[in-house]
Amino acid sequence: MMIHIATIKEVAKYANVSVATVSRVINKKGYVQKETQTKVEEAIKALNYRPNNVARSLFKKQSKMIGYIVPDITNPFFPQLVRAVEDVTVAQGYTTFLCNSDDNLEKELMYLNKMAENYIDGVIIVSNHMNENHLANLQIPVVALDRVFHESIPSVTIDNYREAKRAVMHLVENGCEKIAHISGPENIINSQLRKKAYQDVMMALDRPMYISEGHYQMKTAQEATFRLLHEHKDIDAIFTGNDVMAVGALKACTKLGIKVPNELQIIGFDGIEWTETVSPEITTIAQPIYEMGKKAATMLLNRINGNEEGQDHIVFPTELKMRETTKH
Amino acid sequence: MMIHIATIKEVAKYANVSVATVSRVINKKGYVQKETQTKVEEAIKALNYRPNNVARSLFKKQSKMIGYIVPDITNPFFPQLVRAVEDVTVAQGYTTFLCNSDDNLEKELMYLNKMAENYIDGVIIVSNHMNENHLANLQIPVVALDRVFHESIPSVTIDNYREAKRAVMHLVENGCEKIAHISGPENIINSQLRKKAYQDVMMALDRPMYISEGHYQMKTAQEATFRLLHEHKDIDAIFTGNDVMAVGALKACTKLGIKVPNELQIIGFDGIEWTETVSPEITTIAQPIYEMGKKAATMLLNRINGNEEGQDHIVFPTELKMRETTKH
DNA sequence: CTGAAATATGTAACCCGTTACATACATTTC
DNA sequence: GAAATGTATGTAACGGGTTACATATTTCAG
Repeated sequence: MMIHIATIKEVAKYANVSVATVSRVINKKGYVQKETQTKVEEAIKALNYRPNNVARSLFKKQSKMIGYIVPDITNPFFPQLVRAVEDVTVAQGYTTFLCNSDDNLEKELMYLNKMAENYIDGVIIVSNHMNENHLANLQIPVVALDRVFHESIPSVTIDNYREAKRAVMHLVENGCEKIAHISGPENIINSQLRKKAYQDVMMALDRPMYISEGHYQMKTAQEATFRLLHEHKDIDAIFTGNDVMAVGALKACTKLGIKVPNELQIIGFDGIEWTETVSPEITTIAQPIYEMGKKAATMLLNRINGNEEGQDHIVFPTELKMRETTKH
Repeated sequence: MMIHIATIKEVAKYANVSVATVSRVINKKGYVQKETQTKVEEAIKALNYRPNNVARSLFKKQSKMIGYIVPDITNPFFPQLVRAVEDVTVAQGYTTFLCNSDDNLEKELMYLNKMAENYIDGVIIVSNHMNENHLANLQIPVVALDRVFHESIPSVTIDNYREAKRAVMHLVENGCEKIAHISGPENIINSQLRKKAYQDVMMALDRPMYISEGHYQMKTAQEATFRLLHEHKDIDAIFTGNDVMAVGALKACTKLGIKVPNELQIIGFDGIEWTETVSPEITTIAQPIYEMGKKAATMLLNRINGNEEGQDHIVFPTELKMRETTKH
């Protein structure tokens, strides 16, 4: 039994009016007499009519869809961001298009192209590689999230450098002497900034530096911690470039029988849920992840609707969540 | 500087051919002379032409987009599933539409409608509420993932009842006497099946039952564990309805100073990454999450292409990951 | 009472591709 | 050498909406 999907023409015929009138009723736009409106509404109901968004998009050159490019949805930092964006946009009648770029410029551009081909109304991007040129011939409003990639593109971020300094200072204030850092990938701006913050604080205080690369991953960070602690037994604190790596560092300590926070303190960065699943719970610099997603979505929607916002680069404050891996 | 997006007509004019010829070149379909093809390709390059997918969809009634409805992307079980689906579909030129339903039938139907309006080619759904009728007038291939919701809808799942029994039996075999269960929400089929498995095993072995509801959440499961252990101090094992709750149970034990696995053993269900982030690492029944997503995507693509698959209800095997919260 | 403004509805062009069909020439077949 | 087949390209209808413009009727101010 093939079900037929009604078109506006059929509705018009059924209601004995023209397609223009049906369109006016659907969009509540232009003059329509009360009775006519009722007739049309009845026809719509009778034929179970739903306007076809593809046809609509073709004419209007907009789709009521927004795109969302993240490096990798399995990274626990992103689902909340995605969720926030969706919550905001759905409320305004938009649907969301999700794409995983693997931090790969080619994929990002491929997706951007696909989006353009589909008259996507706007895009939220988390990227390190994108620049103005890539977006210039796109003609679509864009908001950068989590990472600024060009000053001309509005963004929602935190001050990674400043907040990372705060994390390190928290360890210093807690009396730590030998503070190590497990850094994230070289090619990710935020991880560079966080590392630089660590280095600058150590430099300023004339302290030794112990840095090992943890690739933003738990397992790798665990190994990095083993290495670090093996070479420098007197390390008494670790600042990791993100929370995932803090979990790895904590695991390493647990395996080595090092008491956290008594013998060694740990502070992470991001504020993902993982920090609360482990014992002891991890002290971290928490980004207002959901709020940031919401803000980015709101900014994007404003731009789509032509209400340019004054503020182009929103920098959110973070919260130092003092938990169980640091003394306070 | 307003950038103009070239249409097929402009390409045709530039190359001095008709739109039909351009279309033939783009789609590599029908006869085109070598020289003409080159001319057209040059025109495409010169005008930076990209075919408009909206117009194409309108005519072909298909969009090269597939939809994906999950209860909540922030539940750590889903990102991997989503990722797997995307990996498969993108390789075939499809893009993914992500929707969070909050396990709410109305939202699910709303999204399904949106998808139909956009000529989405197929949908993968994780749902408890959907039934045949909801999908009947949709005319879109559907594959159910993680949960079967109707026998007429192809599905990719595991045997929740059998595997949950296996989990409980693992505790029994490890010598546990008083086994408790922290259950998931009543309205989720899988959580009911897992609970029933626990009850049936206990019944068969004539053991006492201790059940507390944990809502699939860490915090709630932690409280449920406190309650359970407060009332029954001799409980020596807990089977939780999912891994998130296993983490909650473990936290409760840690806080109460109960040694895991020596005084109390814990086994979870699902195989999410959380089980490896905590110490001790949690023993669990691991679903091949990524593989399941991949399979579901492949099945869907086959259906979209008209290659009905013989097998309609794929049931994947699981793996009992023996880790540190049970003795073996 | 007349002309302007507001209300109500229809016709047809348009958005941008795809493809059925028509046309024309080249090649093959018997 | 005529008919059949293959190659190459163009014309125009079509998909399902939106909207500019035309037309007709009603309302209202002066």
